[in-house]
Amino acid sequence: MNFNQVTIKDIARELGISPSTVSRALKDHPDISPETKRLVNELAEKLNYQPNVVALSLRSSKTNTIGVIIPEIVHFFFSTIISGIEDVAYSAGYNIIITQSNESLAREKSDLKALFNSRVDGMLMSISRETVDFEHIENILSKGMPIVFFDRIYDTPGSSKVIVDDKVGAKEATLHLIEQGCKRIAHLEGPPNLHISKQRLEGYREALSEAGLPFDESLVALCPKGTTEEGKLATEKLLSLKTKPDAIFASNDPAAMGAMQAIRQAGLKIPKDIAIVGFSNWQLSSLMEPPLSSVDQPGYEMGQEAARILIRHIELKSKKKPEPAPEVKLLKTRLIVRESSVKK
Amino acid sequence: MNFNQVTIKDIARELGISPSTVSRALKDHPDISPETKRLVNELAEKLNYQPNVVALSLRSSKTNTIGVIIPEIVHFFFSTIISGIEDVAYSAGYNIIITQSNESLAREKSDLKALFNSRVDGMLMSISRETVDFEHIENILSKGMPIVFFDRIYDTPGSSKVIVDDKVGAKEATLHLIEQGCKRIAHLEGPPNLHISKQRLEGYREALSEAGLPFDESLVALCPKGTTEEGKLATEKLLSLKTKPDAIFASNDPAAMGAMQAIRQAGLKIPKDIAIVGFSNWQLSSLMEPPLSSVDQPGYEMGQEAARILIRHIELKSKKKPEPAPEVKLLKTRLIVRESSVKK
DNA sequence: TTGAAAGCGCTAACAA
DNA sequence: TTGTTAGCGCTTTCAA
Repeated sequence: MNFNQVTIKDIARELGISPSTVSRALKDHPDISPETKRLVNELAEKLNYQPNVVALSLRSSKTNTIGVIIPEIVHFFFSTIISGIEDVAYSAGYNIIITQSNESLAREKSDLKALFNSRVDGMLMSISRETVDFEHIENILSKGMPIVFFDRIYDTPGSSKVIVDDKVGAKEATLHLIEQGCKRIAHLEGPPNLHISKQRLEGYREALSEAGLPFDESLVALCPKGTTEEGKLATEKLLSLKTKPDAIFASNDPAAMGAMQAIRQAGLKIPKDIAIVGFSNWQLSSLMEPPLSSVDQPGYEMGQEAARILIRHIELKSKKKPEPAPEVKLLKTRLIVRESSVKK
Repeated sequence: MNFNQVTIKDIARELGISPSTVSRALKDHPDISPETKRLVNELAEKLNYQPNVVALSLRSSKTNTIGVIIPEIVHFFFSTIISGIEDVAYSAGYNIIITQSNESLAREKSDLKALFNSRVDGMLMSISRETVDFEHIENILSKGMPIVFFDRIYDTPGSSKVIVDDKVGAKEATLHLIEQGCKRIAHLEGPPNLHISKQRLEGYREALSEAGLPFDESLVALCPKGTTEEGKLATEKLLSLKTKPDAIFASNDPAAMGAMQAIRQAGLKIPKDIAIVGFSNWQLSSLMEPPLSSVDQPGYEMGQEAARILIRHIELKSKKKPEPAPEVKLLKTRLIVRESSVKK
């Protein structure tokens, strides 16, 4: 769009000097006389000169733009990540272009291509649920595009990634319940095709084993879709066991919410009869009744960290430094203890 | 960043023709012979030629990019809006650059400037809470930048805007309660400095008056910050009135959540003793216990509509058509009826 | 200390 | 039907 912005030429013409001199004066080149610098800078100020970044990009082959591919924007965790990315990028002078794949592989492919064609300097990417082959990503990587993966990563040795340590988070949550005196801790397991579900189950097992408690198969209930309804049903089953559980560690907040409903309807009290801890959505868990103890995922940090790593790669690359080694960052979760798991 | 992409020159050299011929052949110019076109297109395909959009932007003074300024990304309503914007922009071949002001005027100003300098073709903007003077916006508008405001608008006659009809939404919610047989409907009023709070109160009054019910000052309780705690406290007061309300219309979901807590703690049943309707966050309200009836804000539609209007403006402008008349779009809310307000 | 010229990749008016 | 040239705005090498 043509907004009739002032150019270097305009300044040069007005001052009766050449564009190259203006260019040099503006960037404080040592060759230029102080007097000329003063004149140029004053006029630039007066005319409100702003360099044309498009021209700069063309010349330098650098757009100062980062492309982001995310499965879904409308999701607390992902929007938190975007916020983290935005903050770091902003401070470093980068724009971010956002695309959402809507969990579709086709859309992810076209986003990837569009961002590549927009000549972004690097990309941050979390893959869609449909993504099972990675040719489209390999293709872009092979052209030298720096990509940092986060959360839903493409697990290839050559690239950097930022993930959350779900196993340790789950372990801490379970240990917290054990510290409260719980002996029969049930686990509502999340969608089994997701890596994170396995990690959370694993953390739960490790905690039990570390505390010398038995692992009881009948206390693990699958919630394949992670919905409230499933959580409720699964909990109803658990409550009908001969020896009821005295605590529940839920793999996700909706399931935890369902569990709460079932517990309430059975006439039991939280946390007196059954303590409960959820996983992942700070916003929701604070609003539950009673407020839900929860393993908080560090979305903001994840966005920040991914952006930092990417920008580091970009800047090294543009300085033609040796290829930086891929970095893998494992972020800690934070256990937020609220009423639902504190036995008095 | 230099990804050694194939250029028109490369194709020209390989084929022993001139770059301009290649350029023309690629865009199916009538002057070029079918044979040349075939050769060019085949080679372009083979070499995977992709036009350099930065060069195109420089030449055409058009970046095919829309800038978005939003107060906060991590907010269900706003992220829904972004999603709507993204979908429309994507279909029309535009990228979106997102910035968040974090409710800070200083940040809003610098975002505005950065986007302008990035030569975006137009902007979509929702102003920050701190924004009370509009010089920075006027400044950009005066340069001819198309801006469409949404939700938190800058109410100037010359520009297009998309807003939600909060008054009608509130009225419908209140009428719904009246239809359920409620006679003493309380209102939890939101932050009084926000335009929307006034609109919602107004809709509530209109509904009462239309139904021939009296407006009772003592049934309106202010929740100045819109928190759960305030909602709880306000409701406790309402429940201590000599004649209790039989329904509550809450100006926002956290307040509604607080009201539910207070009602439950007083040993009353929802909706048997008191029915309740909230405003605005679909995601939260579906998870409440019982699921909360709610006036849903059309965030996705808002994003779509704003993007559509902006793109229309941009395309008219680039065709040097006469300045399009500003459009004002008033979006309808949707009343989602759930258990909390249905009296059997 | 400054200027002329070339070039980043592309398109379009003009020439042939 | 195709090629030459100029130019979008900027930087930088080379020359003065």
